[in-house]
Amino acid sequence: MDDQTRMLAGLGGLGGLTQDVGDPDSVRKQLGQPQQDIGDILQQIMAITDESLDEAQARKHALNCHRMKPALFSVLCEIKEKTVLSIRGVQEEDPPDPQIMRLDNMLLAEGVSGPEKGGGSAAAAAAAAAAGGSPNDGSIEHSDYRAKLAQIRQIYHSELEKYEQACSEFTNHVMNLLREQSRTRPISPKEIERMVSIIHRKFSSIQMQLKQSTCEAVMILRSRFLDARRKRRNFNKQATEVLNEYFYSHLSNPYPSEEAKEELAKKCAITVSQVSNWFGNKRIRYKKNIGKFQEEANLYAVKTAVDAANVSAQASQANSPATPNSGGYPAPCYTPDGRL
DNA sequence: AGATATGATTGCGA
DNA sequence: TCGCAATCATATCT
Repeated sequence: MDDQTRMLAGLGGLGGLTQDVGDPDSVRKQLGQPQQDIGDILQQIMAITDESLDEAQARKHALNCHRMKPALFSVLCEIKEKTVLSIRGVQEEDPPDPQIMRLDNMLLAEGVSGPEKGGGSAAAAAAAAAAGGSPNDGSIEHSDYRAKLAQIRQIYHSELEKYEQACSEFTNHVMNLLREQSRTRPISPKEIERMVSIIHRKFSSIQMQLKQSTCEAVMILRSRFLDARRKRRNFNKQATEVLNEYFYSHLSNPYPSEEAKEELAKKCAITVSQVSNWFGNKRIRYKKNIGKFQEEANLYAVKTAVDAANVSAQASQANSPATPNSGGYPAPCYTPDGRL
Protein backbone atom coordinates (compact mmCIF):
# COMPACT_ATOMS: atom_id res chain seq x y z
CA MET A 1 0.00 0.00 0.00
CA ASP A 2 1.43 3.41 -0.88
CA ASP A 3 1.36 6.49 1.26
CA GLN A 4 -1.68 8.00 -0.29
CA THR A 5 -3.85 4.95 -0.07
CA ARG A 6 -2.76 4.54 3.47
CA MET A 7 -3.73 8.08 4.14
CA LEU A 8 -7.19 7.59 2.73
CA ALA A 9 -7.63 4.46 4.72
CA GLY A 10 -6.39 6.20 7.81
CA LEU A 11 -8.87 9.06 7.54
CA GLY A 12 -11.76 6.84 8.38
CA GLY A 13 -10.16 5.60 11.53
CA LEU A 14 -8.90 8.81 13.00
CA GLY A 15 -11.31 8.59 15.86
CA GLY A 16 -9.81 5.36 17.09
CA LEU A 17 -6.29 6.69 17.49
CA THR A 18 -5.45 7.86 20.93
CA GLN A 19 -1.74 7.58 21.45
CA ASP A 20 1.53 9.08 20.15
CA VAL A 21 -0.32 11.93 18.60
CA GLY A 22 2.64 14.01 17.65
CA ASP A 23 4.85 11.28 16.22
CA PRO A 24 4.47 10.71 12.51
CA ASP A 25 6.13 7.34 12.60
CA SER A 26 3.82 5.89 15.15
CA VAL A 27 0.89 7.37 13.30
CA ARG A 28 2.08 5.78 10.10
CA LYS A 29 2.34 2.44 11.82
CA GLN A 30 -1.22 2.65 12.98
CA LEU A 31 -2.51 4.08 9.77
CA GLY A 32 -0.80 1.28 7.97
CA GLN A 33 -3.44 -1.22 9.01
CA PRO A 34 -6.73 -0.65 7.24
CA GLN A 35 -9.18 -0.21 10.02
CA GLN A 36 -12.23 0.46 7.99
CA ASP A 37 -13.67 -0.72 4.82
CA ILE A 38 -12.97 1.30 1.66
CA GLY A 39 -16.70 1.22 1.06
CA ASP A 40 -17.30 3.15 4.26
CA ILE A 41 -14.87 5.84 3.22
CA LEU A 42 -16.47 6.15 -0.16
CA GLN A 43 -19.81 6.47 1.48
CA GLN A 44 -18.51 9.28 3.62
CA ILE A 45 -17.14 11.04 0.61
CA MET A 46 -20.39 10.66 -1.26
CA ALA A 47 -22.29 11.92 1.73
CA ILE A 48 -20.42 15.22 1.53
CA THR A 49 -22.45 16.22 -1.51
CA ASP A 50 -25.65 15.81 0.45
CA GLU A 51 -24.49 17.98 3.28
CA SER A 52 -25.65 21.53 3.67
CA LEU A 53 -23.10 24.30 3.76
CA ASP A 54 -23.40 24.61 7.49
CA GLU A 55 -22.91 20.92 8.00
CA ALA A 56 -19.88 20.99 5.77
CA GLN A 57 -18.46 23.95 7.64
CA ALA A 58 -19.04 22.23 10.94
CA ARG A 59 -17.42 19.11 9.66
CA LYS A 60 -14.48 21.07 8.37
CA HIS A 61 -14.15 22.78 11.70
CA ALA A 62 -14.29 19.45 13.48
CA LEU A 63 -11.59 18.12 11.23
CA ASN A 64 -9.38 21.14 11.81
CA CYS A 65 -9.76 20.83 15.52
CA HIS A 66 -9.21 17.12 15.57
CA ARG A 67 -6.40 16.12 17.84
CA MET A 68 -4.90 13.93 15.16
CA LYS A 69 -4.76 16.75 12.71
CA PRO A 70 -1.14 17.87 13.39
CA ALA A 71 0.05 14.32 12.96
CA LEU A 72 -1.83 13.84 9.76
CA PHE A 73 -0.56 17.16 8.54
CA SER A 74 3.05 16.18 9.10
CA VAL A 75 2.50 12.91 7.25
CA LEU A 76 1.10 14.87 4.35
CA CYS A 77 4.12 17.14 4.50
CA GLU A 78 6.39 14.14 4.14
CA ILE A 79 4.46 12.84 1.17
CA LYS A 80 4.62 16.27 -0.31
CA GLU A 81 8.37 16.42 0.03
CA LYS A 82 8.65 13.18 -1.92
CA THR A 83 6.47 14.40 -4.76
CA VAL A 84 7.78 17.95 -4.94
CA LEU A 85 10.48 16.86 -7.38
CA SER A 86 7.88 16.07 -9.98
CA ILE A 87 6.54 19.60 -10.15
CA ARG A 88 9.88 21.31 -10.04
CA GLY A 89 10.40 21.02 -13.75
CA VAL A 90 7.19 22.79 -14.55
CA GLN A 91 7.91 26.06 -12.91
CA GLU A 92 10.54 27.64 -15.11
CA GLU A 93 9.75 31.25 -15.84
CA ASP A 94 9.12 31.76 -19.52
CA PRO A 95 10.47 34.93 -21.13
CA PRO A 96 8.05 37.55 -22.46
CA ASP A 97 6.43 36.28 -25.62
CA PRO A 98 7.88 38.11 -28.67
CA GLN A 99 4.54 37.75 -30.42
CA ILE A 100 2.77 39.57 -27.60
CA MET A 101 5.47 42.22 -27.61
CA ARG A 102 4.98 42.78 -31.33
CA LEU A 103 1.24 43.10 -30.91
CA ASP A 104 1.69 45.45 -27.95
CA ASN A 105 4.05 47.63 -29.92
CA MET A 106 1.71 47.82 -32.84
CA LEU A 107 -1.30 48.65 -30.69
CA LEU A 108 0.73 51.33 -29.00
CA ALA A 109 1.92 52.76 -32.30
CA GLU A 110 -1.59 52.84 -33.66
CA GLY A 111 -2.81 54.57 -30.54
CA VAL A 112 -5.10 51.75 -29.50
CA SER A 113 -3.43 50.75 -26.28
CA GLY A 114 -1.55 53.91 -25.39
CA PRO A 115 -2.78 56.94 -23.51
CA GLU A 116 -6.01 58.34 -24.93
CA LYS A 117 -4.86 61.78 -25.97
CA GLY A 118 -1.59 61.27 -27.80
CA GLY A 119 -1.92 58.02 -29.66
CA GLY A 120 -5.19 57.71 -31.50
CA SER A 121 -5.59 61.23 -32.65
CA ALA A 122 -1.89 61.60 -33.36
CA ALA A 123 -1.83 58.52 -35.54
CA ALA A 124 -4.98 59.65 -37.27
CA ALA A 125 -3.54 63.10 -37.76
CA ALA A 126 -0.35 61.67 -39.18
CA ALA A 127 -2.30 59.45 -41.51
CA ALA A 128 -4.47 62.36 -42.53
CA ALA A 129 -1.40 64.47 -43.10
CA ALA A 130 0.01 61.77 -45.32
CA ALA A 131 -3.38 61.63 -47.01
CA GLY A 132 -2.54 65.02 -48.31
CA GLY A 133 -5.82 66.81 -48.07
CA SER A 134 -5.77 70.40 -47.01
CA PRO A 135 -7.32 70.86 -43.58
CA ASN A 136 -10.73 71.02 -45.20
CA ASP A 137 -10.26 68.30 -47.80
CA GLY A 138 -9.23 65.46 -45.57
CA SER A 139 -11.51 66.22 -42.68
CA ILE A 140 -14.27 63.82 -43.65
CA GLU A 141 -11.99 60.82 -44.03
CA HIS A 142 -9.94 62.05 -41.10
CA SER A 143 -12.86 62.18 -38.69
CA ASP A 144 -14.16 58.93 -40.10
CA TYR A 145 -10.85 57.25 -39.48
CA ARG A 146 -10.65 58.71 -36.03
CA ALA A 147 -14.13 57.61 -35.13
CA LYS A 148 -13.48 54.07 -36.31
CA LEU A 149 -10.18 53.92 -34.47
CA ALA A 150 -11.82 55.20 -31.32
CA GLN A 151 -14.46 52.51 -31.69
CA ILE A 152 -11.83 49.82 -31.99
CA ARG A 153 -10.01 51.31 -29.05
CA GLN A 154 -13.12 51.31 -26.93
CA ILE A 155 -13.99 47.71 -27.72
CA TYR A 156 -10.42 46.66 -27.08
CA HIS A 157 -10.29 48.34 -23.69
CA SER A 158 -13.66 47.09 -22.53
CA GLU A 159 -12.78 43.54 -23.54
CA LEU A 160 -9.39 43.82 -21.92
CA GLU A 161 -10.96 45.09 -18.74
CA LYS A 162 -13.43 42.24 -18.76
CA TYR A 163 -10.63 39.72 -19.17
CA GLU A 164 -8.56 41.32 -16.45
CA GLN A 165 -11.46 41.39 -14.07
CA ALA A 166 -12.31 37.78 -14.79
CA CYS A 167 -8.67 36.84 -14.37
CA SER A 168 -8.28 38.55 -11.03
CA GLU A 169 -11.60 37.20 -9.78
CA PHE A 170 -10.65 33.71 -10.77
CA THR A 171 -7.17 34.09 -9.31
CA ASN A 172 -8.59 35.34 -6.03
CA HIS A 173 -11.02 32.51 -5.96
CA VAL A 174 -8.33 29.93 -6.54
CA MET A 175 -6.03 31.54 -4.01
CA ASN A 176 -8.73 31.59 -1.36
CA LEU A 177 -9.50 28.00 -2.12
CA LEU A 178 -5.87 27.00 -1.82
CA ARG A 179 -5.42 29.00 1.37
CA GLU A 180 -8.47 27.33 2.80
CA GLN A 181 -7.15 23.96 1.75
CA SER A 182 -3.76 24.75 3.19
CA ARG A 183 -5.31 24.38 6.61
CA THR A 184 -5.85 20.72 6.00
CA ARG A 185 -3.10 19.89 3.56
CA PRO A 186 0.32 21.41 3.09
CA ILE A 187 0.38 23.97 0.32
CA SER A 188 3.44 26.15 0.05
CA PRO A 189 3.19 29.79 -1.07
CA LYS A 190 5.34 28.73 -3.99
CA GLU A 191 2.64 26.37 -5.15
CA ILE A 192 0.01 29.06 -4.88
CA GLU A 193 2.27 31.31 -6.89
CA ARG A 194 2.68 28.62 -9.47
CA MET A 195 -1.04 28.10 -9.74
CA VAL A 196 -1.53 31.85 -10.13
CA SER A 197 1.04 31.98 -12.90
CA ILE A 198 -0.68 29.11 -14.69
CA ILE A 199 -3.95 31.00 -14.53
CA HIS A 200 -2.26 34.16 -15.76
CA ARG A 201 -0.71 32.30 -18.65
CA LYS A 202 -4.10 30.99 -19.69
CA PHE A 203 -5.60 34.44 -19.52
CA SER A 204 -2.70 36.03 -21.36
CA SER A 205 -3.21 33.62 -24.23
CA ILE A 206 -6.81 34.80 -24.37
CA GLN A 207 -5.54 38.36 -24.29
CA MET A 208 -3.23 37.61 -27.15
CA GLN A 209 -6.19 36.55 -29.24
CA LEU A 210 -7.89 39.82 -28.40
CA LYS A 211 -4.79 41.78 -29.33
CA GLN A 212 -4.41 39.85 -32.54
CA SER A 213 -7.93 40.55 -33.69
CA THR A 214 -7.61 44.20 -32.67
CA CYS A 215 -4.47 44.49 -34.77
CA GLU A 216 -6.29 42.94 -37.68
CA ALA A 217 -9.13 45.39 -37.34
CA VAL A 218 -6.69 48.31 -37.28
CA MET A 219 -4.87 46.99 -40.32
CA ILE A 220 -8.11 46.66 -42.25
CA LEU A 221 -9.15 50.15 -41.24
CA ARG A 222 -5.77 51.50 -42.24
CA SER A 223 -5.70 49.79 -45.59
CA ARG A 224 -9.15 51.16 -46.36
CA PHE A 225 -7.97 54.58 -45.35
CA LEU A 226 -4.81 54.31 -47.41
CA ASP A 227 -6.87 53.35 -50.43
CA ALA A 228 -8.90 56.47 -49.86
CA ARG A 229 -5.70 58.49 -49.98
CA ARG A 230 -5.39 57.69 -53.65
CA LYS A 231 -8.32 59.96 -54.25
CA ARG A 232 -6.07 62.94 -54.66
CA ARG A 233 -7.02 66.49 -55.40
CA ASN A 234 -4.93 69.02 -57.23
CA PHE A 235 -3.53 71.82 -55.15
CA ASN A 236 -5.22 75.12 -55.60
CA LYS A 237 -3.85 77.68 -58.03
CA GLN A 238 -2.32 79.88 -55.40
CA ALA A 239 -0.45 76.96 -53.81
CA THR A 240 0.94 75.81 -57.17
CA GLU A 241 2.03 79.36 -57.85
CA VAL A 242 3.89 79.65 -54.57
CA LEU A 243 5.63 76.32 -55.15
CA ASN A 244 6.52 77.17 -58.74
CA GLU A 245 7.81 80.55 -57.71
CA TYR A 246 10.16 78.96 -55.25
CA PHE A 247 11.19 76.25 -57.69
CA TYR A 248 12.08 78.57 -60.55
CA SER A 249 13.74 81.13 -58.36
CA HIS A 250 15.92 78.38 -56.93
CA LEU A 251 16.39 76.55 -60.18
CA SER A 252 20.11 76.14 -59.60
CA ASN A 253 19.43 74.33 -56.38
CA PRO A 254 15.74 73.44 -56.11
CA TYR A 255 16.08 71.71 -52.75
CA PRO A 256 14.25 73.64 -50.07
CA SER A 257 15.57 73.24 -46.56
CA GLU A 258 13.36 71.82 -43.86
CA GLU A 259 12.53 75.35 -42.72
CA ALA A 260 11.76 76.46 -46.25
CA LYS A 261 9.52 73.43 -46.73
CA GLU A 262 7.69 74.25 -43.55
CA GLU A 263 7.15 77.80 -44.65
CA LEU A 264 5.97 76.72 -48.09
CA ALA A 265 3.66 74.19 -46.50
CA LYS A 266 2.19 76.89 -44.33
CA LYS A 267 1.76 79.28 -47.25
CA CYS A 268 0.10 76.62 -49.39
CA ALA A 269 -1.96 75.04 -46.63
CA ILE A 270 -0.48 71.62 -47.36
CA THR A 271 1.82 69.35 -45.41
CA VAL A 272 5.60 69.31 -45.46
CA SER A 273 5.60 65.85 -47.03
CA GLN A 274 3.34 67.16 -49.78
CA VAL A 275 5.84 69.92 -50.40
CA SER A 276 8.57 67.28 -50.59
CA ASN A 277 6.49 65.21 -53.00
CA TRP A 278 5.79 68.23 -55.12
CA PHE A 279 9.47 69.18 -55.37
CA GLY A 280 10.44 65.58 -56.06
CA ASN A 281 7.94 65.36 -58.88
CA LYS A 282 8.80 68.79 -60.18
CA ARG A 283 12.54 68.21 -60.27
CA ILE A 284 12.25 64.92 -62.09
CA ARG A 285 9.66 66.19 -64.56
CA TYR A 286 11.54 69.37 -65.22
CA LYS A 287 14.76 67.50 -65.80
CA LYS A 288 13.07 65.02 -68.12
CA ASN A 289 11.55 67.67 -70.32
CA ILE A 290 13.15 71.05 -69.89
CA GLY A 291 11.73 72.26 -73.17
CA LYS A 292 8.21 71.79 -72.05
CA PHE A 293 8.76 73.79 -68.86
CA GLN A 294 10.66 76.59 -70.57
CA GLU A 295 7.66 78.85 -70.90
CA GLU A 296 6.62 78.29 -67.33
CA ALA A 297 10.16 78.92 -66.19
CA ASN A 298 10.30 82.23 -67.99
CA LEU A 299 6.97 83.24 -66.64
CA TYR A 300 8.07 82.71 -63.07
CA ALA A 301 11.48 84.21 -63.70
CA VAL A 302 9.81 87.40 -64.86
CA LYS A 303 7.42 87.30 -61.95
CA THR A 304 10.25 86.87 -59.50
CA ALA A 305 12.21 89.65 -61.13
CA VAL A 306 9.26 91.98 -60.90
CA ASP A 307 8.71 91.07 -57.27
CA ALA A 308 12.38 91.57 -56.52
CA ALA A 309 12.31 94.93 -58.22
CA ASN A 310 9.33 95.93 -56.15
CA VAL A 311 11.05 94.84 -53.00
CA SER A 312 14.29 96.60 -53.84
CA ALA A 313 12.39 99.73 -54.65
CA GLN A 314 11.24 99.78 -51.07
CA ALA A 315 14.25 98.48 -49.26
CA SER A 316 17.76 97.34 -49.98
CA GLN A 317 18.49 94.59 -52.48
CA ALA A 318 19.65 92.29 -49.69
CA ASN A 319 17.04 89.59 -49.25
CA SER A 320 15.85 88.63 -52.69
CA PRO A 321 14.89 84.93 -52.58
CA ALA A 322 16.32 84.36 -56.03
CA THR A 323 19.71 82.74 -56.21
CA PRO A 324 21.82 82.93 -59.33
CA ASN A 325 21.59 79.96 -61.60
CA SER A 326 24.84 78.14 -61.30
CA GLY A 327 24.96 74.43 -61.98
CA GLY A 328 22.01 72.29 -60.90
CA TYR A 329 19.32 72.42 -63.53
CA PRO A 330 19.73 74.26 -66.82
CA ALA A 331 18.34 77.75 -66.62
CA PRO A 332 15.72 78.96 -69.07
CA CYS A 333 17.19 80.92 -71.95
CA TYR A 334 15.98 84.34 -72.80
CA THR A 335 15.86 86.38 -75.94
CA PRO A 336 17.02 89.99 -75.56
CA ASP A 337 13.44 91.18 -75.26
CA GLY A 338 12.72 88.90 -72.41
CA ARG A 339 10.96 86.19 -74.41
CA LEU A 340 12.01 82.70 -75.38
C1' DA B 1 -13.03 58.57 -74.51
C1' DG B 2 -8.37 59.14 -74.83
C1' DA B 3 -4.48 62.10 -73.72
C1' DT B 4 -2.21 64.63 -70.54
C1' DA B 5 -1.26 66.60 -65.95
C1' DT B 6 -0.43 65.85 -61.34
C1' DG B 7 -0.17 64.19 -56.51
C1' DA B 8 1.11 59.93 -54.11
C1' DT B 9 3.56 55.61 -53.49
C1' DT B 10 7.26 52.35 -53.85
C1' DG B 11 11.86 50.49 -54.34
C1' DC B 12 16.47 51.49 -54.50
C1' DG B 13 21.00 53.56 -53.57
C1' DA B 14 23.94 56.86 -51.15
C1' DT C 1 16.65 59.69 -44.05
C1' DC C 2 16.62 61.87 -48.41
C1' DG C 3 16.32 62.08 -53.28
C1' DC C 4 15.65 59.78 -57.71
C1' DA C 5 13.13 57.11 -60.91
C1' DA C 6 9.35 54.46 -62.14
C1' DT C 7 4.80 53.77 -61.56
C1' DC C 8 0.05 54.18 -59.96
C1' DA C 9 -4.34 56.44 -59.66
C1' DT C 10 -7.05 60.17 -60.22
C1' DA C 11 -8.15 64.90 -62.10
C1' DT C 12 -8.47 67.71 -65.86
C1' DC C 13 -8.18 68.88 -70.62
C1' DT C 14 -9.20 68.26 -75.58
